[in-house]
Amino acid sequence: MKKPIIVWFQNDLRLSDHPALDAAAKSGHPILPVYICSPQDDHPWEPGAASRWWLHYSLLAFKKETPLVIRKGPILSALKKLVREVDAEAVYFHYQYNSQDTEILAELPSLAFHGNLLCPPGEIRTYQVFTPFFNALQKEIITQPLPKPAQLRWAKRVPSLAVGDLKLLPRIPWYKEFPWKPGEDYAQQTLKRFLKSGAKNYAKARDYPGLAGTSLLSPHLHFGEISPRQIWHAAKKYPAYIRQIAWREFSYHLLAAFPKTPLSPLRENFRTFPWKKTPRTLRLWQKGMTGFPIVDAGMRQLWHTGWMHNRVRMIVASFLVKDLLIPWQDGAKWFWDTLVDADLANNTFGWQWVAGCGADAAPYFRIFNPILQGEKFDPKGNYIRRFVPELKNLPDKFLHAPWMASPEVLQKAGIKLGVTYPKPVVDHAQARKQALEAFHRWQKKY
DNA sequence: TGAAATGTTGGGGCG
DNA sequence: ACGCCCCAACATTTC
Repeated sequence: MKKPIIVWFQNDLRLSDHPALDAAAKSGHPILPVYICSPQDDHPWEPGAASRWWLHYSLLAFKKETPLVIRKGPILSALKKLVREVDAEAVYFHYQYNSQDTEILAELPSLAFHGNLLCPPGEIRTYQVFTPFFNALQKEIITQPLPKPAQLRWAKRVPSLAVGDLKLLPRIPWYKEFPWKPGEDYAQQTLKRFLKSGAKNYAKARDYPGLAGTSLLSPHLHFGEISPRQIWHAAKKYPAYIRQIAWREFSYHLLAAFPKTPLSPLRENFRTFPWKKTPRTLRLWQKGMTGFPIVDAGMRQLWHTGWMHNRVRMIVASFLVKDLLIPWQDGAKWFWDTLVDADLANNTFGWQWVAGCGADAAPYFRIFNPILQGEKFDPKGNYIRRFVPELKNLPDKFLHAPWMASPEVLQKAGIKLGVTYPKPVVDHAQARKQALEAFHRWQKKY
C-alpha cells in the first residue's frame, strides 16, 4: 500500500484543471484532500464577512465531491501534524506566490504546482504598465486545462471538523438576499451561460450596471472553483473579456512583485499625501447615503448582494478617494469585508489604480463625475431605481441629481430631500476643485 | 477605464 | 448681398 499524498486545497476548490490534484492522482498514491482554516485575528486581510459566507457554502459543495478533511490552526503546524498522522508521502499544493510557499516547501516533504494563474509571476518580467504586460502574456503559450482526474483514489479518512465548526457564517444574517450559488458546478454553469448569451455583447454591455452584461464569475474565480485557464480557453473568441482576465493576471503579478501594496502605495511618494480621516463621511459612503444616486446604488448593491458592478466600483471608488479625499485603504477594507469576490490582488490593484498611486494608474486629475457617469451608464435609471427605491418615481431627468429637481417634482415623486433621501454630502464641482488643489499643493512640496 | 476649459468652425438669423 | 453675432458641434488642451 502506497503512502497517501495530501492535496492541500486553498483558493482552488475544484477538481478540474487542478494540477496538484492531477499530479497526485497520476502518482498512484491514495489522496487525502485537506482544507485548513487558519484565522489570525489581528491580520488585516483575514477573509471578510461576505467572503466567509461564500467559503462556507463553497466548502459544503466541495465536500459533496470529496472526502475533504477540514482542520483549523496555523497552516504549517496543521500540515505537519497531518503528515505525521497519516504518514504522508508529501503535500501537494498550488503556489500562492507569497512567502508562505517557501516556508512550506522548506519545512515539509512537499511539491508546489502552478494552478491559479495563466502564467507564473517571474515567467514574464515585471511590468508596471498593462499594455506591454498584456502583449507579453499573449506571447506565452497557455496550455489547455486539465480534465477532472478520471480516477480518484481517496486515502483512509482521518478526523475532520464539519464546515459548521469553522463558524464562517456571520451572526447577523444580512446575507439572506445573496443571489449566489458557490461551488464548481455552478461556476461551470455560470461560464456556460455567459458564453451562450452575454459574451457576444460583453464589450458594449459590460459598462451598463442595469444590464446583465458581465460574467458574474469573479467570486467563483477568486475561490478557484474555476481556473483562469479554463476561462481563457473557453472565451478566446471574446477579446474584450479576455482582456479582463488579463487584468486579473496583471494584478496578481504585481502583488507577487510588490507584496506590501495592500496597505502601502506602490508609488511611495503617495505616503505623504494628505488624505482626510473623516469617519462620519466614510460611514455615509459605506451605507449608500451620500446623496449621489449612482454612488448610493452601488454601495447598497454591495451591501445587499455582496457584489458591485465594475463600472460602479470605479465610480464609488473615485468618489471616496477624490471627492471625499478619504484614504483608498479605507475603501479597500470596506470592499474586503463586503465583497463575496474580495481578492487581495484585484482589490489592491483596483484601489491603487483609482487613487492614482498604483501601476498604470489613473492620473490624479482624472476624477469621475458621478452625475455624468450615471447619465451615461444608467440612462434609464434601471440600476438606481433597483437599489435606491426611494427615488423610483423621480423622472429620469433628475434621477442622477435629485437636488436639481424643483420642490413640485420632488413632492410628486414622494421625496423629501434630507428626510427620505439625503442631500448631497459634497458639491461635486467644489470637491473636484479642492481635490485638484490638494494634489497641486502636495506635488509642489515633494 | 474622465471631464472641464478652451479653441475652432460653420450655418443661420438679422440688421 | 454682406458682415456681424451667436452658438451648437466638434477638436484640442488642460487639469
